[in-house]
Amino acid sequence: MLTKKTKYAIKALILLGKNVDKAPLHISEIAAQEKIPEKYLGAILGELRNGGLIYSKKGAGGGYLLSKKPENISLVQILRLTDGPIAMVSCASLNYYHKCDECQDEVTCGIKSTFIFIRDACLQILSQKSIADLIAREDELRQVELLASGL
Amino acid sequence: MLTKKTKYAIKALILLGKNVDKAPLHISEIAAQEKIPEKYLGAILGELRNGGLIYSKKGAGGGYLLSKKPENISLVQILRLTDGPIAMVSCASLNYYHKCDECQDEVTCGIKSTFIFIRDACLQILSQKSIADLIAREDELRQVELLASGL
DNA sequence: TTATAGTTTATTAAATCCATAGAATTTATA
DNA sequence: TATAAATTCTATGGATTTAATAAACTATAA
Repeated sequence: MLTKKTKYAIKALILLGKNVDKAPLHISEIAAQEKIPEKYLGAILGELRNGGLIYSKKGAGGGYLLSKKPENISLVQILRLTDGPIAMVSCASLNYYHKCDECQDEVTCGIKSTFIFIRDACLQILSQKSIADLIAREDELRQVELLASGL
Repeated sequence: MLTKKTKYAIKALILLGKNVDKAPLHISEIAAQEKIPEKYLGAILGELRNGGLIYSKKGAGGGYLLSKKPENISLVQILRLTDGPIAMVSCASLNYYHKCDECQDEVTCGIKSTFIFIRDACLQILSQKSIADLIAREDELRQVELLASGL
């Protein structure tokens, strides 16, 4: 399961994605709109900034902006920053690898090998979906709802 | 990431899968072989038994046996028992569904919709892989190692 | 009927997650 | 250049979950 932190991160990024080419969004606007505790959101946005996904501008009129196009921010990138590894076991992780304590022989471990396969499949799915896709999907669903109510 | 509990469960099931058609495996044998704390393993095997994956026999000469064929025990079944939901957000879960606290409109939520898609993809992968596959993979890797060392 | 082996319940220890507070720093602009 | 607006950093505390242990209890094969 995703942590709340990651959910908050995704929601904030979606809001920022809808705000492209406008003035920076202030942290309090994001917090209010998405009902995220403001201070906590500050910490999360800090991590996203360190990870290069967003850009922050200090001072009066400052706030946050995406530092890439919404279509170039994939779920993998977000999850890796705020949620950690994609793999289900550490020995199968690309970015957070470490050997399992109890492991007797990594080379012949069927579990490791199988979970590397699973990891690759997950990576494929998660790298396909971007912030732009999430925004587009929301728009689609709203259209559907409108059409349905208009019958 | 999988919990240790789930890793232990998978390892125990693999051992039991190699033991089909033999006398029941005693808990202490499983614990020793896989380096799992015996008491903790007892609790885990209890859950697997309640979930219908294994069968336990009391009394002298008792122990644990698989209650299905290794090829009919998939990773999904195991994960659901010891790790909980497969979905990454609760609102996208089939077996552990509950609405997100902060959700304002589930019907038009792009996150929910996208994570249902991701859940289905994960389910597909996890239901393909069985205990029998894990055992077979281990055998394969051992063969490869043997061949390599024989050069 | 007794030793064997699993089951249940409670408790503790450690780790992780969620959130807040307050001081420090940076920057626009008056 | 002073100052108010805004982000950033550090540290801390509570809540929840995970991991593990202990002890008492129950069922059963020999």
